[in-house]
Amino acid sequence: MPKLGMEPIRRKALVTATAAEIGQAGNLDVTVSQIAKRAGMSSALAHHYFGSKEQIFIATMRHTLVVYAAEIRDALAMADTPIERMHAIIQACFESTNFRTETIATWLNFYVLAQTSDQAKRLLRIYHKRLHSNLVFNMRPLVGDRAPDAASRIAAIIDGIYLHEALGAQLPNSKAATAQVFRALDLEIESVK
Amino acid sequence: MPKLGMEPIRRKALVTATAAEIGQAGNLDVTVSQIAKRAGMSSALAHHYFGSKEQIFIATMRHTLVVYAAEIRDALAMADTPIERMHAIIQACFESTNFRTETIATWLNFYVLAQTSDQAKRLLRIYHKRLHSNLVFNMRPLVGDRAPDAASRIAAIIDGIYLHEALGAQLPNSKAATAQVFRALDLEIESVK
Amino acid sequence: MPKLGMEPIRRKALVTATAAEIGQAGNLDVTVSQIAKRAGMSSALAHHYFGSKEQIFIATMRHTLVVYAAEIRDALAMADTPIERMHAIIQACFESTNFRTETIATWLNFYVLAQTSDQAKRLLRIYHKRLHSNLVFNMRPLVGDRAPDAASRIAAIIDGIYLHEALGAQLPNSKAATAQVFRALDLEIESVK
Amino acid sequence: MPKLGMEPIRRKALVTATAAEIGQAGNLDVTVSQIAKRAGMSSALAHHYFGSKEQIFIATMRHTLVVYAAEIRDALAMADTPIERMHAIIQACFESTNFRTETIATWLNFYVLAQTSDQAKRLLRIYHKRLHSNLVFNMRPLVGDRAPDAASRIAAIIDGIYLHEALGAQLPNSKAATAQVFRALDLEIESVK
DNA sequence: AATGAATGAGGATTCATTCAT
DNA sequence: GATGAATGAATCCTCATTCAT
Repeated sequence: MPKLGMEPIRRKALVTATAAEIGQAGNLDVTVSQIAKRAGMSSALAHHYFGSKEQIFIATMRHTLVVYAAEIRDALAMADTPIERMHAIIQACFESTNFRTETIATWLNFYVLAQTSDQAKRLLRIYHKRLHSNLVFNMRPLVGDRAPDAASRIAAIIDGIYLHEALGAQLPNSKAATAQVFRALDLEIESVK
Repeated sequence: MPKLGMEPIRRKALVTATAAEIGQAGNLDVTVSQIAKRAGMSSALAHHYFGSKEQIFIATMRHTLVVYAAEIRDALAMADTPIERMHAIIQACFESTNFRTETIATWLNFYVLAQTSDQAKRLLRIYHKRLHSNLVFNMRPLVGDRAPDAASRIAAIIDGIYLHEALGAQLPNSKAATAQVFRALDLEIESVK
Repeated sequence: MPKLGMEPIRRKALVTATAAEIGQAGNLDVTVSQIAKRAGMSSALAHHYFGSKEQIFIATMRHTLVVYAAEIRDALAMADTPIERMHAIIQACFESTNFRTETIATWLNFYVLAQTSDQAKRLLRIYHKRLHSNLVFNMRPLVGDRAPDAASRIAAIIDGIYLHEALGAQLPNSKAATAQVFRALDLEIESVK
Repeated sequence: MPKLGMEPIRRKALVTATAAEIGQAGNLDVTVSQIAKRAGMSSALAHHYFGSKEQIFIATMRHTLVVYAAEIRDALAMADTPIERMHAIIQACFESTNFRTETIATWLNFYVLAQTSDQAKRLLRIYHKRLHSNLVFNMRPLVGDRAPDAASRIAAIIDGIYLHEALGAQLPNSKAATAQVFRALDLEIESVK
């Protein structure tokens, strides 16, 4: 029962399925067949739409990053002051949607993918740069010229906590994670007073 | 001409070769043959000594972690005060030996391995716990009861910087990395004054 | 905007595209999609018109053979004596249209197709028979009863030169090829004097 | 039951099996699995020894050509005069070993392979050159300076007859084929008297 | 008339692993 | 101790072909 205009639907289904499979497997050793099956289609169709497994991965990454960026944007829209905006960004990072074992595994594997795929590397760098810009912009009113360095430290803490959760000693704890970064932010601000 | 007592030599050669291959490849998709070849033996022999590919990986991880721990121990031995010891740990983390693109890639992939291998996960957790203990122990004189939380933040920054280097925007910069963590440490200490 | 009476146009486009693709590829490993694309339509339509890939090939062969036959017929029409007609046939075989690397590759692959397809084999045999008849008919006045054997030799030389050109040591040289067969023909004629 | 020194045995088995499969199929659409099965091993082993399907084909070609060259050499060794040597070469070409439907199909497909594989093309050209040299060398005493051209014609007839047999109108007839080329040779010789 | 959608089947290639020597 | 031999299983990808629209 083929229908017209299926392409975007199929692509989205594949991208979602890929994220889920990677999250579940914990690595990139997921087969196109597994992905296609979860997305409800044949692996041939998956290849038809993406050309190769790597492109499926890249598209999945791009989608994840776009969703991520949107969440941060939304969070920022509801904040008025620099400090509120900083809090908004940090909270968005540990939003329950993202901060789940599966999502963390997916992110981790994007970094692995970036080791071999230039496209993946570029995507991840863009994301990093954008986050950093955001942090710098909002920290400048708070810490002045120290903003760039301070922003890097905040970004590093966020990533470090993510990485730590990848080990899953206990279930990801959004509240605790957020609190830690808030505290680091406080330290940065206090120090310039 | 097989010799007696080759086992430890072979094992070490394989472990070293594995780290090198993973570092070079950027992921765990390295074949036993590649590893064995680099280690100067047949893949059959590699299996003979380790039983399976996963065990080769695990042994490589263990070795890397042991070396790492030794470096920190050595660094600590030459430091006398808490602050010096903190600095020593941090510097050890970004020692030029470890802080190279290839080593970083290897570490990254240990995290991936930990997603599927319980042994790997256990090893990585032990390392984390030990680092954390070390940090807490040495920070207590500096920040009192805030030591546990502060130690987590410092550990997170260290990992976050590592992860960031995995993207390799520019060559890993030990000095800059060290400076960033030192600064974070300063902030923690200042805040209790 | 589908139109009426498109069938012959589409079929011809496909047949032409097929010959071109085979010529370019040098073998029969051309996909229906490639052919259809070159012919400016979807592969589904190609199947609609021909039913199967093999039939597309067969039709291409038939077309090539028909064109070939027409060229010989035209050449013969302008010749008056047996010897002129022989020359006309031979020249037609090495006409620049046919005697190009791509065309030669196409012919070569027709022989391959004939190994598995009875229809292809039949077509090729008909072509052979017709050429042989033509040669015999025109050689009889020249060599008498030796015409059948002599015709076979001439036909063999023609095919052999074609085959040799398939190796493409140098660009096909119509003039040289023609001269060689003319010479063989001379020998046949001389020998009965 | 693996044994040592199997490589040459396996390689030869594969080469033989490949020729047989191509001969039987009539084209190059034979799978590595088919070949390996006929050669009594797994397809993985075939890849282990040859690296790729193309290399299996190339090796098969090389082997066929070597055998061919040996047959001609042997035939020449027993001939004393130029005319005897020419006859020996021609007869060797249509020796019952070579002049079978399957072998002819194999040859035909070597030409197809040469359209895409430079290695194959090189092999075939060497064979052609060598045959031509042989013919020229032995024809010079018979036809003088006309030897090069005459040799080309003889070579073309041989190839042409081969190609004609590929159509298999009737079973390959060594005697008739030989007779035809002998006759062509006679004509060349007569013409210089 | 025409095509996008869809897939089953197949094929080259890779690889961890085992085993006889 | 050491390795060449060997393979089963898996995976990516391709493609002819069909079908609903």
